[in-house]
Amino acid sequence: MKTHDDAEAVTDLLGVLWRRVHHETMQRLTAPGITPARMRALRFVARSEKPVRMGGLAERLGIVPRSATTLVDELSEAGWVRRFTDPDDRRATLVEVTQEGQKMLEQANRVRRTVAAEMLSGLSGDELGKLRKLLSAAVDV
Amino acid sequence: MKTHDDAEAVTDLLGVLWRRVHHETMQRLTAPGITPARMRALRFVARSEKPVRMGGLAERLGIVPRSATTLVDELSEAGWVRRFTDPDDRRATLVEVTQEGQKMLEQANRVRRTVAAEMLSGLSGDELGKLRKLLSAAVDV
DNA sequence: GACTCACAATGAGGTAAACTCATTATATGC
DNA sequence: GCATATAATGAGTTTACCTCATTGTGAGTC
Repeated sequence: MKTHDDAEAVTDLLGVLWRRVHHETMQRLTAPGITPARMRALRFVARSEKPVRMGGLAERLGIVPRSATTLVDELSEAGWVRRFTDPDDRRATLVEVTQEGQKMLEQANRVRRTVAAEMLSGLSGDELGKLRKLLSAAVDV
Repeated sequence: MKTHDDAEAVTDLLGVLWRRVHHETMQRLTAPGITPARMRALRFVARSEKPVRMGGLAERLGIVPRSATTLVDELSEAGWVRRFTDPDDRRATLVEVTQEGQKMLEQANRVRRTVAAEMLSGLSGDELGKLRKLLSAAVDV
C-alpha cells in the first residue's frame, strides 16, 4: 500500500526535521529564557490586536489549557507579557504583550528565520511554497 | 521575503503535525512501555540484518550516543532487544531484536500506520507522495 | 612492554515541553 | 436558587532529548 508507506515515512521525516529545527534554534537563542515554544506563544500574543484568553491561546497553539498556563507563567516571569482578568468574564484571564516582549520578539525572530531557512535550504523557493501548502492542508483536517 | 515566510510557516506546521501524530499514537498504543521513540529505535534494530552497534543506532536515529543507551535500556527491559559485547571489538556493544520484539513491532506498526494515515487524510495519495519527496529532500541537506 | 591517545558505552544529572487529574472561581440555564 | 458548565490553575508525571565526567578497550609509537 503505497499511501500507507508514504504516510509512515512522512511522520518519521516530520519528527526528524522538527527535532532538528528545535535543537538548532535552542543552540542559537542565547538570551536566557527563550525557547521555541515560548517564542511561538509570544508571537501569537503579539500578533493579536486584542488581548487573548488563555484558552484561546492554548487552542491556537494546539496544546491543552494547562500547558498554556505554564507557558504564560514563564513569559510573564520574563516580563514579555502581562496577564489581567477579563472584566467581561471574570473567569477568564487575558494576556497581552509588553513593550519588552515586542522588542525581544523582533530579535529572536531573526534567529528563528535564519534557522528555518537553513534547515530547509535543500529546497528551492518554489518547493518550499509547495511544502507549505501541503502541510497546511494536512494540518487543517 | 516570501521564502523566509514560507520557511517559518513550515517549521511551525512541522511542530503542530509532529505533536499531533505523537500524541495520537501515544493514545492508542496501549501496551505498556511503547512510545514513538522506542518504536523507531526498535524498527531500526529489527530491520538490520546484523546486530547494530550502539553508536550506529544513535547516528541513525539522529541522537547522541548517550540517548541511545537509555533507549536500548528500555527496549531491553521490556524484552524486545538483547545486548551483547561485540567479540571483534570489546569496546562496542551490539543490539539485536528478540522474537518478542518482532511480534510487538508488528502489532504496533498497525497502529502507527493507521494514525499516520488518518493524520494525513487531508491529502490525496498523490499529494502525500509529493510531501514525502519534499520532506526527504529537506532532511538530506 | 609501557605510554599515550582515541573511541565506545554509560553513570549522573539536567532541560523543554508536553500531559492528566483535581480544585477553585465564575457564569448561565432552568 | 441550584445544578451544570466553563476558565484557569496547583500538583504531579512523562517523553525525549541533552551535557559532562568516567570506565573499559583498542591502536600506534617509542
